Amino acid sequence: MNPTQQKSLFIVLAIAIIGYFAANALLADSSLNLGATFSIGTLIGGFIATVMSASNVPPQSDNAEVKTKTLYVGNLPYKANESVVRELFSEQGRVFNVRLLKDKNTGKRRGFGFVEMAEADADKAIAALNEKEFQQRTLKVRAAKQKPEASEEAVAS
DNA sequence: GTTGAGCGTT
Repeated sequence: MNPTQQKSLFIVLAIAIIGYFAANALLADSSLNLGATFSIGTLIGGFIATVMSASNVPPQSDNAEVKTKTLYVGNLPYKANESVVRELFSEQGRVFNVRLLKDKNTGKRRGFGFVEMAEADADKAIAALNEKEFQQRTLKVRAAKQKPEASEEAVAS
């Protein structure tokens, strides 16, 4: 669950609570008990939240259109940080995420990491940055092994 | 403070 979804869930819950109080005030004179009032309020709040989220969709919340690909980056200099790697790969395309692996105990960098990019940009980045000299080190850029999702990529030969 | 082939964390 990403932060955008968490925010949406929070908004839904908040409006549901508001809907509860609204129904409680509107139905104060009725003969409905507390449980029925809460249920109606939740339904009203959920309906309002659904309508709002359907008409208030941020354009940056939907990246499902873009297929991302994770790249393995090895032979990095120990002095390299995430910002440098991000900017280096940003020259070849949009970078969605950069993770440089550090040792859990010592916190020192292990000299390799993973870069998540769009699929087309990822292939271009591999061709452009693999075996590329970077701070007197020869980078090794490949497609990451661990598959994010099993797809229909059949090995053609 | 060190090292140098490799595929991992919210």
